[in-house]
Amino acid sequence: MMQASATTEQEAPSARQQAVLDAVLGLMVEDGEQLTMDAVARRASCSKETLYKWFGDRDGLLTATVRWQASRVHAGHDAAQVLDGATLRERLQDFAVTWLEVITGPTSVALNRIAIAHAGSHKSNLGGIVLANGRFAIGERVKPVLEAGRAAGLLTFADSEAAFRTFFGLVGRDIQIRLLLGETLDFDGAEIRRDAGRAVEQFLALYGQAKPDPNHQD
Amino acid sequence: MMQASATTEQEAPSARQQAVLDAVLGLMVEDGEQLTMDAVARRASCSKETLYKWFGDRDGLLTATVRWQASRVHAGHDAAQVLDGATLRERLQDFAVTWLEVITGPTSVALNRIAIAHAGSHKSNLGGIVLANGRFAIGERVKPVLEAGRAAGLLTFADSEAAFRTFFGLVGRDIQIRLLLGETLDFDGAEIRRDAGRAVEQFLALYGQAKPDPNHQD
DNA sequence: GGCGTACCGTACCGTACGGTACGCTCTCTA
DNA sequence: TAGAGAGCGTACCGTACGGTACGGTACGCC
Repeated sequence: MMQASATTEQEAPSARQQAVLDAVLGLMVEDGEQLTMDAVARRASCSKETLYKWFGDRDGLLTATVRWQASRVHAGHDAAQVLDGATLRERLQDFAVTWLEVITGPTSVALNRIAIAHAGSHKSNLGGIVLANGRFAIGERVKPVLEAGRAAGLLTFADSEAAFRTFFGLVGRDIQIRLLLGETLDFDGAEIRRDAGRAVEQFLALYGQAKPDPNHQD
Repeated sequence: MMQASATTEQEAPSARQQAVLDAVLGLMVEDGEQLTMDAVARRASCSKETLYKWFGDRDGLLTATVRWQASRVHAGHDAAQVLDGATLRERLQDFAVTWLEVITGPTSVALNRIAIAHAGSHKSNLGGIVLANGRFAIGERVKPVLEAGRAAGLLTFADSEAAFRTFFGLVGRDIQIRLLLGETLDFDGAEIRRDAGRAVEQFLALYGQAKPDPNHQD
């Protein structure tokens, strides 16, 4: 039988399966509604039976889709150990820009909507997957940079998790929730860069050594 | 005929109607799923026919429920014109605590989930209502305080909207998205107060004048 | 060629749920 | 005390959708 290969196992989906998952993403983004098995089969030019053979059930298909999208996001990585102030600022700026680009993208909005709706009360938490590959993944990438900044005497904080969460808040502010709730704010690259720059400066003002900043308990 | 009274009109729902809407909220919170018209009727001990007569259709019922919940949140208001540093800090702390209590509450989580799912692609945007009564309502309440703080020489900023958004980000950070995606973080009052205090101090560090109150650590 | 496998397309089934119809009871008013 | 109306409970209808079955086609292998 050997079904549900892309769900139970972590094996990468085949090229054909990837095409199916891309069809799902396409439907999520542009349609938003009628994300139905029939619609997926039609869009991907495959039979529903194949869908069920490959992904088990609708939930499995959704889960595989979320994983598939997540697997693309992990790109660009880190190798700088020695940090000076300019490099630190630049690294943080990069993270902020990347993050803003992700959360303002239509795919992220659609996927988060699905996952949140799902989280209401269901099996197989898509929410956990989205969280693991979004918020937590970027946290794990930012925190080493923060710690390197601390090691270089550029930043001061006790808890890198807490510092990261502040960074996260300064970058994202109300943007994600507004988008999820249906507001149409459109950002061009320039605005994102400006926003990211503001967040980085604010973060450095709070945690940087340059300023006297005795008040953050956590 | 004269149906859909609680939907098309802004009239407050009758006591019986309020009970129905509370039943909807109850279902949303504890069940999360099977928010079906039958379930509502059963829970509220009313007939489906009455539901349709009062609220038009399922969407109308949801809209009325969101409005009903929103109508309760607006409480406590503002009258202090003359601000000193301690009062400003206290007001901001109050806002932060209130906001954190709201967004961590199960009702808010459930309601936002519904609204976000709805925002995917639908008529009658619940998202807009939630946004108007959540994020924007608190913005309209905080901004005058910020402006009073600026008038009193306690804060420096050009754009009160931008300042508020930073405050919003510092308070909420990643909490709302994590809750919406199904993570179970539980906050007690103490933790919320501590969190709110941290956010306020950070905000004042960013926007406060160089010499704030000497006695800030309460 | 014959056979198995993989897959497409489509018809089909069962059920959940939005929405409607109808009978019954209770209350209010004349 | 009779009639009207509001509203409860329940049976019912139509449809959308998750999931299954099955025939048909292409392709590899013996």
